[in-house]
Amino acid sequence: MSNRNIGIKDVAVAAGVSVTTVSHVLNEVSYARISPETRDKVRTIAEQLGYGPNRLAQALRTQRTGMLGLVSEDIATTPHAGRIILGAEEAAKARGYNLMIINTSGSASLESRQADVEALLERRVDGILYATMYHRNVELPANLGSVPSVLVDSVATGGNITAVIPDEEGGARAAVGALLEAGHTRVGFLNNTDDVPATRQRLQAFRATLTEAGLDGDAAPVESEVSEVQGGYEAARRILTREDAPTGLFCYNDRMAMGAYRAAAELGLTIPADLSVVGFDDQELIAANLHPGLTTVALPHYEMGAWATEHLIDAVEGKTDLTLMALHPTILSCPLVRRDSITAPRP
Amino acid sequence: MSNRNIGIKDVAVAAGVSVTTVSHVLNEVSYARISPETRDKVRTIAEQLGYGPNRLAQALRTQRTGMLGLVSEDIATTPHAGRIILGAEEAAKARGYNLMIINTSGSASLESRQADVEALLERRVDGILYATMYHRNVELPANLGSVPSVLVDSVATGGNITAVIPDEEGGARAAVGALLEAGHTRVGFLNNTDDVPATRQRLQAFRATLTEAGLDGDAAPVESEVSEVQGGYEAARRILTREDAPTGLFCYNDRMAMGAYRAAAELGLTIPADLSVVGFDDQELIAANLHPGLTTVALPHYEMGAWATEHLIDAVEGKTDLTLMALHPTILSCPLVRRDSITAPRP
DNA sequence: GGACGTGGGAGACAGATGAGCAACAGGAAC
DNA sequence: GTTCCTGTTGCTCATCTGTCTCCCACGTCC
Repeated sequence: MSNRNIGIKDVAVAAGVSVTTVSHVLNEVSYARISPETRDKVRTIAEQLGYGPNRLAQALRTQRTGMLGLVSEDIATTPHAGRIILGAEEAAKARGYNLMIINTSGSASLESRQADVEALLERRVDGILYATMYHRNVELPANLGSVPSVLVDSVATGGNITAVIPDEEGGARAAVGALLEAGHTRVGFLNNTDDVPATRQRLQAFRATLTEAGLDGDAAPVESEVSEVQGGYEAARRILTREDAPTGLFCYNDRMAMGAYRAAAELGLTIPADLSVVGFDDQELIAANLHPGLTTVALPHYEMGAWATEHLIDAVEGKTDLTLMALHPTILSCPLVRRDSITAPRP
Repeated sequence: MSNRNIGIKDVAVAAGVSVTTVSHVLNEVSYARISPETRDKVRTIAEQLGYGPNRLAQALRTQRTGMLGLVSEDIATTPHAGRIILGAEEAAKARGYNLMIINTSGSASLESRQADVEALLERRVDGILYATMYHRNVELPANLGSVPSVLVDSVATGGNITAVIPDEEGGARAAVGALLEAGHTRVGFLNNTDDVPATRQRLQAFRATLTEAGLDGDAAPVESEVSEVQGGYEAARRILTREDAPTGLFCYNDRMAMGAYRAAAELGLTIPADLSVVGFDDQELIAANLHPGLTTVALPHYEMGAWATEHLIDAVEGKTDLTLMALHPTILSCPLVRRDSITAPRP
């Protein structure tokens, strides 16, 4: 266990050498010429004394803190936040960095969010990850530009900042594709009413995928409600009581799918025998626990956190030029997670 | 927007005073005697230049970083982690501190967890929060003792470290009490099979509450299974098909309650008309979204995070002596969250 | 010649880093 | 065989990072 009161100086005295030498040895400075014997002695004594470096002093001198700031809009309001943080934390740890986390409200004023970034800058973080908790356009604090930064799960209104986002279209195509593949020809969509990119992109992908499969995508039934269980229930009741009720249902998210499960049960429809359902988000608490298990599309939160951190560190270390990547957001794929809610339609 | 290259020195030069004076003014040092005019000038120039303090240098000099370390076992494996982090983060921010988060695996070796704490110590955090993601006994890294620290959601095997834990017994009593209050006399319990404090305490509280209400607590039906949806389903099927099937069901957690919902549905039992159910955990994704909404007991994760942070900071600032509080863990209450899964039993 | 009002100088915090210095070896010149 | 020169090895000195803080200095007024 290292002792917080031991400095490089104490090691130097105990080893009978200068602090410079100790520093050289401990940092394995390439140009330092020090005999193997001295090196050994220094290292041994450092260990004996329980020396541990003072990262503050190091950082002050080297202008590198090895800390990354993560400003997260609404930690914990959604379980997704945790996955982003985890991805970032593990990627950071793997490269010797640590994470300083600040929570901010997505609805907070620009000034307040700017103050949060400012706090990070005062601590001289090497770079900043700015994570929003659902994919949308955000207005960023201007001072974000003072250090390398990457946007996670959203794109900036202004544009030019490196960002990672999920492949909404690909995910939606995979979801609808799974239904088509099982043989469904009457496929419906329960969409969200919020005006976010996902709403539009999933709808478009829904129609396009059907059309490309030779069905009439434009005529396919779509019902929109708030993207919660209740909304899903209501939208599902409407869509399932139409004359041309679908046998395959793509839901905007798992919560709406959960509502659809209830609507189906009330209408005497068994899943998947009478109705196949596919969700989006892979909220495990729901998707894995519904009965039958919900086939859904996973959002790559962990991967986005890790990707962003990886590239941020590359930029900090001068291995990458973020401005080049800022031209287009990086898109990470959303894999289909197969469970038991899809089967072939009744003949 | 503040400029990272401007130091106190630059402000001093621009204002035509010494760095000492600038430092005095900006920190509002009480014993400093500086004319109002000079103060104004310094402040104005600091603002113009976009001066922002270098917290690293300050920390080096003052031996205070204003950073707290939060080592969290398994961020994001459970949504609870987020609430603890949020509680800690908001409490910290309110008092001018920031959080440095390190994720560690609960199953990781003691050495690896010690290394995580070590990383925090090297950065000279003022204190450490050690959060586990479910209430149990943990073996702590020894170096935790080097700075003030507080344990969140568990107690140490060794004992003497300040800790906050949820009031398992009170929560269980509230849950069972809600059933009794509604008039139920045949009450059952779906328990967990893990050997954790919660398992024993909730069971004991269950029996005691019944007995105190004049019922035969020792004879009340209890079925144990793994604390997941499937386990809840199986345990519920067993308990509901007994001769003395209960009309009120207390479930170890919301996931098991979710399983109980399905079992009830299959057995033709309507909730709450035929069967009243109460859960534990208040996992909103489940509890609020089941139909009918699940009455359950909330775990005070946010509150524990906030409490721990608050008291940790008090200790750091010398306002509290943590060793005094270490004698007994602090217990935070688990409030009952009423939804729609409880009603009076059929006459 | 104190008291008061204003302000500055010089470490110290813990470590990083380039320039420089002493000691010694080997080779060449005398 | 001694002296001079050049290289190498092994290590140290001085200075720097940005800020705080104790202590001192200077002038003026009574």
